[in-house]
Amino acid sequence: MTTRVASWLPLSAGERAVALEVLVHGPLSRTEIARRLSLSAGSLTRLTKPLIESGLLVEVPEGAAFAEVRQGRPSQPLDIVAESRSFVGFKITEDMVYGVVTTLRSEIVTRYDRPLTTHDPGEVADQLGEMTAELADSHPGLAGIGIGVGGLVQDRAVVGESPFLSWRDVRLAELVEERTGLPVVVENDVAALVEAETWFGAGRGLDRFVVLTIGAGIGYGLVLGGKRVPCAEEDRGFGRHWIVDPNGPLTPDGERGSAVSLLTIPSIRYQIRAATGRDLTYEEILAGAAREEPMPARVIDEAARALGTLVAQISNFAMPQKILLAGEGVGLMDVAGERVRETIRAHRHPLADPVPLETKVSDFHDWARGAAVLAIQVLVLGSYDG
Amino acid sequence: MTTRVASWLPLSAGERAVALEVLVHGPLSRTEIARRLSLSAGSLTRLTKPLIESGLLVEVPEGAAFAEVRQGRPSQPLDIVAESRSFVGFKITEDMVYGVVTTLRSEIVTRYDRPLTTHDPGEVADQLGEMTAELADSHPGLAGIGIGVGGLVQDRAVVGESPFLSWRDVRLAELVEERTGLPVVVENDVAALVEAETWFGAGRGLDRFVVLTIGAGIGYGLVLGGKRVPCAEEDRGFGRHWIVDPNGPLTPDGERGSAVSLLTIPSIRYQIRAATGRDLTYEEILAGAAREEPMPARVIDEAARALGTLVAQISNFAMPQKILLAGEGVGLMDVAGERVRETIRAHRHPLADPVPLETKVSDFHDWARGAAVLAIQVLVLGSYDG
DNA sequence: CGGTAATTCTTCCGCCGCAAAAGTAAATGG
DNA sequence: CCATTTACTTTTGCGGCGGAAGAATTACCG
Repeated sequence: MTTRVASWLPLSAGERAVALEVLVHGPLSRTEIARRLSLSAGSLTRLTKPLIESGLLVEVPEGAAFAEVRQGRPSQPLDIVAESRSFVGFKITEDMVYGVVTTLRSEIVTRYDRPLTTHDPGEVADQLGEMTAELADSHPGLAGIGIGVGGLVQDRAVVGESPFLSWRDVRLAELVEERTGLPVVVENDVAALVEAETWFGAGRGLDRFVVLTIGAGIGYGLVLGGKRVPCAEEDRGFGRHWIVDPNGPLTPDGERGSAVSLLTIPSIRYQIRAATGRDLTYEEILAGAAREEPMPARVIDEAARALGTLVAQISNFAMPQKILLAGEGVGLMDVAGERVRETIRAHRHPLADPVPLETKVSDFHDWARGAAVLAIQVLVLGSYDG
Repeated sequence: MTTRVASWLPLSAGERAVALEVLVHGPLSRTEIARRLSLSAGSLTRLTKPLIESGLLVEVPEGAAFAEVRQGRPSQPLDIVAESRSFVGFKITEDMVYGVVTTLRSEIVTRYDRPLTTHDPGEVADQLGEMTAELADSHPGLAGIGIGVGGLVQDRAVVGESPFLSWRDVRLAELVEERTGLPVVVENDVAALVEAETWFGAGRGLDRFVVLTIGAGIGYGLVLGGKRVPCAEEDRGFGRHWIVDPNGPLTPDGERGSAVSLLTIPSIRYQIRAATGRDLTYEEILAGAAREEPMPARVIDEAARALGTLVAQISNFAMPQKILLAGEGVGLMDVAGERVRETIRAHRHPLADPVPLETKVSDFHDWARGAAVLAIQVLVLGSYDG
């Protein structure tokens, strides 16, 4: 089982830069890479040769999109052999383990979920080991495992504190490495999603980028210079103290009028339940708001205003080039997107350039995919923070 | 007069890095510089030799602070000859020009102010030229001029729009260069102050840093990776749309309850005047609040809450390592600092690490000094954004 | 259909700049 | 007086880069 795969570490710095550029930005010709990395054409021949020989890159037949009508020798796009390596990503929730296998490009190849019946660290690691073994049968080239957990994670290896698993200082990476023989990275789930979007998603190539997730809780990730800014309160409850409206609703979770009170799915359901006595799902509430039923419409409208205010504040103070709204709670945007945008405008300078806002409803496999990206990063960079 | 001074441009990249490190971080031994720049000891000998020969660096007699009792050959600190070049900084207000001469380290050597009796661009440039000529008499080694103006500045040369001077598209840098023969940089005054603090002040060596100024208006500067993030609404009125309290006071300037309404000196004076009919100075209002007179106390308390809220939001979303409060309106912190800090705590996660908050009352010469730093940057980096 | 221009990629050479190693210098301590 | 420690200098060798020249492949044009 100990098929420890060679990482990209033997590559020189220049080679890694080339490989990374191609990995993240798709098929590129040598000239294009030279331009992006500010290298000479000659250097590119030198750098790509060993990469092609080692099988990491291939010359792809000039795709139709590339074949613009222009004279001169046609360019020869290079691409990563995305299938040459596979990665496993797990997202652990209270009662389920969601697993995916991805390519080097983080495209999901396979999904595989299993209920979690125990919270004992050893038994959870056993289950992850079993799931990995089964996935390894059909995907021989497994190169690493990434695990996303809600809660505080230290050194990409130790779960410092996870309320819903009741864990403290569990050396999860070690436990799973012992059982699989593969390199394992553990990270907070929001951090993993942010990294994935930075490398392969909405934040690709951006210098300043923000991810805001809405779901059971609020998540926030700030990426500067292509790197995620770590922060102390990370997933011990973001947004509980982001007071958006001091007169806002009082909910079991979060301070009065906080982002958590106004926006998270449990809080919105709580507000409806408290007001009407009926226990509706989030989707039902959104549908009700769309039909302009009074209570759902009011709660959703308030949530939309809160979201708009938050986005505006983030834009004003962090000045990102793009904001990604993700999570299970962004269905809000479909129903009340106009109200959100209107609130943003009210809180922004009229001359300020509008911040591109992207919405992406994520399911649990997206979170698992985020975890897989961490494993990709470790392989590619040699270590997580490069 | 055309004593155009050689810039650092002939220096190699490595030499510039060394010079910059010494310039910004004070006397450093070769070993220390090697450590900071991740270079070998050998490289440092090579790089420093021409810098010392050209007179830019000197070996300083080992200061007392350096002479820790430790064995081995004593280190030989290197320092910039700060006096080898002088720089002029101007801050233009509606009715005054504030001027300073600084060293390479941006220490103010001389102050020289003159009333501004005209807003005609040519005559203003004449006056700046005259002031420069007079300063040049006593400071022979002038290497550049920086000018700070409230309003929109383009390409560090053209005042695109300045309401209080009634200027549009004035090529100020060109006008002053013609009259002085010195390289001239024009920038928005807040941007200049931010750069100065980033290089030589509170933000020295930090990766993420925020400057918030309170005065006649609100200013905001975000520094990431040592570089200021430019933004579109820059000084066409920051903070007018940062709604802190939707039920806040209505003032002539800024949206209801905006940072401008709650915090700027004119708005605070307006609130007191509107409520009591008395036209008090900002200092008198602060003194009144300190003596717990009802109206000043209420207005200042509200301002302190607003400031605390803003600082907390900035900390939450931009995650700076330090926030500098500057401008003429930060006297607020002396009177109501505790209320500000209390509000920050209320809007921050209890586990979040507290953001170092620094307060610096700036007078107009500090703004002029900021402008001089721009001239230093141009000389040192060859261009402004290096 | 052949010549020319344009464009990409390759080959080769020279050089810059770095690290490593070895040598020198200046202090402390026994 | 000599070993030890630390700082700096000199020398050497090499990796990696840019630049020039050339090969390959296409479009354009008469």
